[in-house]
Amino acid sequence: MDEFACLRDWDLEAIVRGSSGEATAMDDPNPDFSYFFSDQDELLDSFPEFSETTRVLDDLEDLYKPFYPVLHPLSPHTIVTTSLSIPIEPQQVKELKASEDKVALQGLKTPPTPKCKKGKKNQNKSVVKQVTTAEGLDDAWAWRKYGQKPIKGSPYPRSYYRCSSSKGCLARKQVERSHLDPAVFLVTYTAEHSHPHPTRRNSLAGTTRKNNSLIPPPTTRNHNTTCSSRTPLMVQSIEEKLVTSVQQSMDLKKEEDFLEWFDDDGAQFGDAWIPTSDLEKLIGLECQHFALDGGFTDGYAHS
DNA sequence: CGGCTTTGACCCGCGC
DNA sequence: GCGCGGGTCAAAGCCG
Repeated sequence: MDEFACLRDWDLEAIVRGSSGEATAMDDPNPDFSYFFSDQDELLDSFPEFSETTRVLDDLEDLYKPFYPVLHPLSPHTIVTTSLSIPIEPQQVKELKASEDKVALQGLKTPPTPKCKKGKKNQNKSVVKQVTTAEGLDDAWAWRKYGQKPIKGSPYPRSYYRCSSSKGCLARKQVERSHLDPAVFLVTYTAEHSHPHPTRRNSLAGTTRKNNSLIPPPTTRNHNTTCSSRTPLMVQSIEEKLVTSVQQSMDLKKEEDFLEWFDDDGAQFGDAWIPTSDLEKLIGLECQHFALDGGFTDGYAHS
């Protein structure tokens, strides 16, 4: 397989799991990430007009068109799509409307359903999020994969995740790559978390694996690991070097080094160009540690 | 050793 | 009733 194909077939999991475990620009205490919502209610509050919509998934494309994609002001390389909430099953619409208040009330106190094995009926309310970047897939929750299925009509499988932050949490997440635009990922959240949103540092504890990604490879039953590594070794090496340099500069409190690295698009490091979105992720992590150690306090690392 | 991913099997809802 | 498609389970194996 050629390298381009390999890159396109990035292991989606590596992106999201990796990013969910790493600090990103979203660590900014005043994040400006329109696609980032700590919970479903925020989403619904933000787009109340869609919480009542009776459209179905087939209309998803039309629904999204007026909203996507939106360039994120922070990074010219970060394409952000507006989050929407829609009911998933048309036949569930009436059900949903009738039960909406009940669902909202249940929220945190919904007891774990008795072993109701196949839970199609368990899907109360779903929130569909369309993202195009690892940051967009990063929601800071710790997710554990429990299944993956090929989806008819799509070359890409759908991965199923449940929240692993807390035992008994009913939150579910589905991640699939859009067959219309492989650069776009559809993330569907089902049910609500029964516990507080974890801090970034807490979420780090839950993600110990290196190759844990939320992005499934294209559906080929026997296509196992030929191209599962999401990041070429060369780039990983550069990232490591960059982080090392950042750490060294932090040790020396050389703010000018940071300023030199950034421009609006990214930074040249060695032979490689690191886009701003990646810099934010890499350096954001280090700056978080640095801030905790009493380093720079002007917060420019998130600039 | 605990937590994770992988993956075949199973179950359920739905359309015909 | 039957077949299909999607969602979940759970055993096996991997990894830190």
